[in-house]
Amino acid sequence: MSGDTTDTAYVPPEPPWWRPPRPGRRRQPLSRRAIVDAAVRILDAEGADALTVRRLGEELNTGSATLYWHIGSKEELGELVYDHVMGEVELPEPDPSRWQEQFLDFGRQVYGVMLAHNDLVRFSLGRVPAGPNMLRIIEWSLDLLRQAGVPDQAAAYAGDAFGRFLDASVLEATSRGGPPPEQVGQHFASLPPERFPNLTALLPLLFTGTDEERFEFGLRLLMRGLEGLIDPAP
Amino acid sequence: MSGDTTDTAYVPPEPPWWRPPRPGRRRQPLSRRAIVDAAVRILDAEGADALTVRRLGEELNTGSATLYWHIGSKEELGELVYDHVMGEVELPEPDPSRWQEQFLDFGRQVYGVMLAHNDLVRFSLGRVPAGPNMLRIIEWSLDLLRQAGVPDQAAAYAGDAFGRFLDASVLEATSRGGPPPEQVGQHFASLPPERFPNLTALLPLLFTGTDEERFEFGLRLLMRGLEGLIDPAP
DNA sequence: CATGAATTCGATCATCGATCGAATAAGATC
DNA sequence: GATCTTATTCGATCGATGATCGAATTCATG
Repeated sequence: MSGDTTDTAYVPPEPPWWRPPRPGRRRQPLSRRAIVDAAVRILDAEGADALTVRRLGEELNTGSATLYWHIGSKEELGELVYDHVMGEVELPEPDPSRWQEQFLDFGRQVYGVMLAHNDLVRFSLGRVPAGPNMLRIIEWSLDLLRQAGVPDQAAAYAGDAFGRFLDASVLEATSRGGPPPEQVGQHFASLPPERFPNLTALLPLLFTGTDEERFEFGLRLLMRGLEGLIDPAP
Repeated sequence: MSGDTTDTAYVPPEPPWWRPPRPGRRRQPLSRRAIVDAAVRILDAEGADALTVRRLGEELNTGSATLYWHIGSKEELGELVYDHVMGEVELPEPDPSRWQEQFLDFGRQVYGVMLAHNDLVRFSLGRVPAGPNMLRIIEWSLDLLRQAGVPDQAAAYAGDAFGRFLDASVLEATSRGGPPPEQVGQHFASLPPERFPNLTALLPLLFTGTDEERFEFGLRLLMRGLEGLIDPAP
């Protein structure tokens, strides 16, 4: 236990009364912004499981206690990271004449942004989106739908419904746990056709589609339902 | 309760070389079924956060090592619990003439069952539903939709889409974290109307609805979209 | 009764989020 | 410039979690 030299070279000890060289504050003081940036870097490169407070401290050359001076909790960090990334979403000027196309593209864009940041979705599920960037997005969505003639109550609920489907879709596409896909397919293929006639008959259709195709299907399903709610006299 | 030493009474020590009374195997041997039952009890009474391996061992008068002999991991336990509870879902004989009503009721029933078991949904999100009870449900869903005239590919994707929306809805309704609702409402109410005209105008509509109403809205949205895919010549 | 497989159990590991109190730097006041 | 106040950093540590190891104990079989 004495040779505590971890990896490489031996460092001769200095007298303990020597002051260590400038152990004080970092050149560039830590900020919430720097923490969030580092968190996004870790999230993108190594995933949400690797985004621990210790790993974050390592990235910023500090310890966990320092980080907790800037952020209230890890959950709060998650909200900060999520809203920060949502700033990447670009919103066009609402054009009621092609609102379906704009809303669909909007959904696809959010889907893409979330997918581009690994397990980011795990900081979104089951939380109230109240950060500045999410407020901007909600406002845009309400604006577009109301201009399109969607009744107020429906417009208020629609964003929620689309958001839920979107979150769950991204989660499904990014979940790396569970058994390997081939094993799942093999299990489904081994089911007795007499007890599961439809399931076995549609096996290829159940497994061949990409995550994007499934997302697109549900998105269009919701959009078709939304079109049926248009008030002809806005 | 005659000679029974309660928790408060003093218990005189026995010589340490005396063998403790029957420290061996429990009367009724542990089984996966018993573990799952106990897990459901804890989940219902105390929530998913309280469902730890240690708490489960306590419930069954054993330790974590014993449990890990019966289950592979906590994730596997989650799948077992989830599929076990899904056994509560009752499926009627598919009747194509009223398939919309049956499918809606089915969705509402699953929603209710999951809500009735606290944070059960946290063992569902992002996982492949492959347990026996979920297979039964998938088979039923495919059967009903195909009989109703929904094209095969759409039937295969629709269950997925509904399931994603359903999971996210239950999660939203059961998530207890985050800031208190009144604080959220206050924050939204404090937004500047000139920058968020739609958001502030629809404030009451955004916050007054119950979780069930929001779920019902999305469910009908999806159903309306699904009706548009019916193939008139099944 | 003896032997091998099945099962239980205490002790322990590594990791996580979070907190405490001391130490240090920056900013204000005289 | 010296001194005091405030803001920020940091090492050490806490309690809890999922998981594993090896020894001990029971069951099933001959």
